[in-house]
Amino acid sequence: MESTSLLKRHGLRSTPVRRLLLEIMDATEHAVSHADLEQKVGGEADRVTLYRALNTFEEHGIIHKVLDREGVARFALCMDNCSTHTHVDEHLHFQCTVCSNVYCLPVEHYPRVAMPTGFNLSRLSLVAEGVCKRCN
Amino acid sequence: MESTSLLKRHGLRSTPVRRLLLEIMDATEHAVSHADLEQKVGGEADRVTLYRALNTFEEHGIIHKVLDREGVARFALCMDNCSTHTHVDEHLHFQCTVCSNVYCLPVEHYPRVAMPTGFNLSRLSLVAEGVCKRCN
DNA sequence: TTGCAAATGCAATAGTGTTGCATTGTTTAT
DNA sequence: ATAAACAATGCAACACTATTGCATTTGCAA
Ligand SMILES: [Mn+2]
Ligand SMILES: [Mn+2]
Ligand SMILES: [Zn+2]
Ligand SMILES: [Zn+2]
Repeated sequence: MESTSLLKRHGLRSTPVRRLLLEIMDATEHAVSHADLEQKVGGEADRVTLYRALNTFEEHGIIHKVLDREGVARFALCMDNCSTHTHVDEHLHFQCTVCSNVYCLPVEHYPRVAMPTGFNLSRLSLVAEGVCKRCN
Repeated sequence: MESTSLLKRHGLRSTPVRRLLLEIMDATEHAVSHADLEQKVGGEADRVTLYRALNTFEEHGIIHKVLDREGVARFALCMDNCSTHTHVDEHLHFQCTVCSNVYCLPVEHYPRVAMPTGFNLSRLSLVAEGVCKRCN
């Protein structure tokens, strides 16, 4: 199984719930919330287990978390080869104002901004709003 | 009173709680959360009243809301002349990784990004992380 | 196959934010 | 100054996201 090798590669045990979560996220082109996943897995797993699996995945660089306009977490598989100590997700997060879906979009020239004196920048995130390709 | 005229200008009634909130936010150089305000007003107002006042202020363009890394709302006075139908806050939101404070920072050249085909962008937000001037 | 550490399920809890409704307060007109 | 109209407030209840503790089950390596 593809999911199993991904888990092993990050030093994680391969369990039914984890494999199911990874397969769902792999089959979805936008970021998914905990509520989304809970609905998709049906009664296959407890909601707390989902929270814990998602947190573990994030800590190991398998997925990354983005908060939507309501402050709710949405998760998507990492594109780059992220790990526990290397999390590089330099792309734009776009939330559609119609369907509320959040998309991870590549950006050709990732912008740089100058900071005022005294402020030391370590990460810049781009969050966008608009209408997605499916709602257009 | 300064707060009173600000409220009147936006067609809002001048009440003790509202004036107090505006004075607190005017005296704070970073964005404040509902919990911050609740602590600062002491027993002067109910927590629900604070939520409602903040929502009203935002709807009338007096303040704007930004979600921090934890998804909690923080509020700051609008710099530009915002109103109910005009909300222009083109600046960067910077959260310090040490003190967790969120600052509204002006940006000389606000960046533009090209969107993939099918995606129609309406607003781009800049969210940054790092160490603030006080924690440096 | 067995043992141990890790993962899971279930219950309880914390925190943020909203809604309904009765009461109080602000404003406008008289 | 007074009263009527309407908006704001306080209080209780609720919805939702997320976390923690603990007993039980499971994955995996020896
Ligand atoms: Mn992403
Ligand atoms: Mn701001
Ligand atoms: Zn859409
Ligand atoms: Zn700081």
